[in-house]
Amino acid sequence: MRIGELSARTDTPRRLLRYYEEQGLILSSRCANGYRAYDEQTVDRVVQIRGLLDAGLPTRIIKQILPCLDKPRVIHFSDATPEMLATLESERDRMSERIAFLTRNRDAIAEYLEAVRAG
Amino acid sequence: MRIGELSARTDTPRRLLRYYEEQGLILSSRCANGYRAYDEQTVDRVVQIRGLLDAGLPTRIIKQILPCLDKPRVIHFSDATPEMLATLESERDRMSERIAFLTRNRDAIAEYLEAVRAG
DNA sequence: TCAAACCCTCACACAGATGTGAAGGTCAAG
DNA sequence: CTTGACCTTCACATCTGTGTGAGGGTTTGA
Repeated sequence: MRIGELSARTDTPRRLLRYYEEQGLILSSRCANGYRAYDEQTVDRVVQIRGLLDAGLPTRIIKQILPCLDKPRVIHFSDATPEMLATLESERDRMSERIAFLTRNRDAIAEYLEAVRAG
Repeated sequence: MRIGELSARTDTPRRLLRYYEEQGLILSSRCANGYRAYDEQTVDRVVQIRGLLDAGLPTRIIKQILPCLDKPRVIHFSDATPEMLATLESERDRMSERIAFLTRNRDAIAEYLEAVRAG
């Protein structure tokens, strides 16, 4: 698949697909003519990336946690350095905090909307 | 309370407190000498703002949803225009999506860590 | 009274994610 | 063979949240 199709299927500007590649978040092979070629699983990966960016994670962190989100699950023991594991743990905790915070606030908004609707 | 104390109690640079004010997220009165004066509840508000920013919401949206997150809960029927309610609803849904997405990914990270620890 | 620790405004700088466009190569269809 | 749709790289621009510092006024305490 070339960049145009990937762009269409992930609803992501080509510019950003090249940017994600530059940041080491996705890979592409090259056709003889220099065009980027992506495999099928890149679609999911880009969706994943966009979701994480939207949730406030920087590409730097996304790059670190992506390898352990692959499906089918492959445990990369080789690159699991202690620093890497520490990063993962702290990021997991940060995400938990974010989830709790977002949940509280979303519920407050929902309650507000209910009250307005009832009032 | 002046800006220094608010900064210390919320662990937020003064610069940002002025920025949040500029963006209409917090209010301050002024002392005779021109110094900003904040009331007690601004502390919670700033914490709220930082959490929402960290969760990926822009100040533009935060400004809209903050009024309905006040405690004690005050329903502002007056400013609840249909557009405003629509914004709130869509933002609530976006937050739900974010929560679901973050949860899935956090769980995947947690699983990975478990697997590594067991392996 | 003088220093230190506050506060003010203004303004330029930076990083990350993204927009936009120039200048040019490739390829398929008319 | 040419046109249009696709691709390439490069580079400059924009927006948001921050950092930083200049230049200057105020308050507090030794």
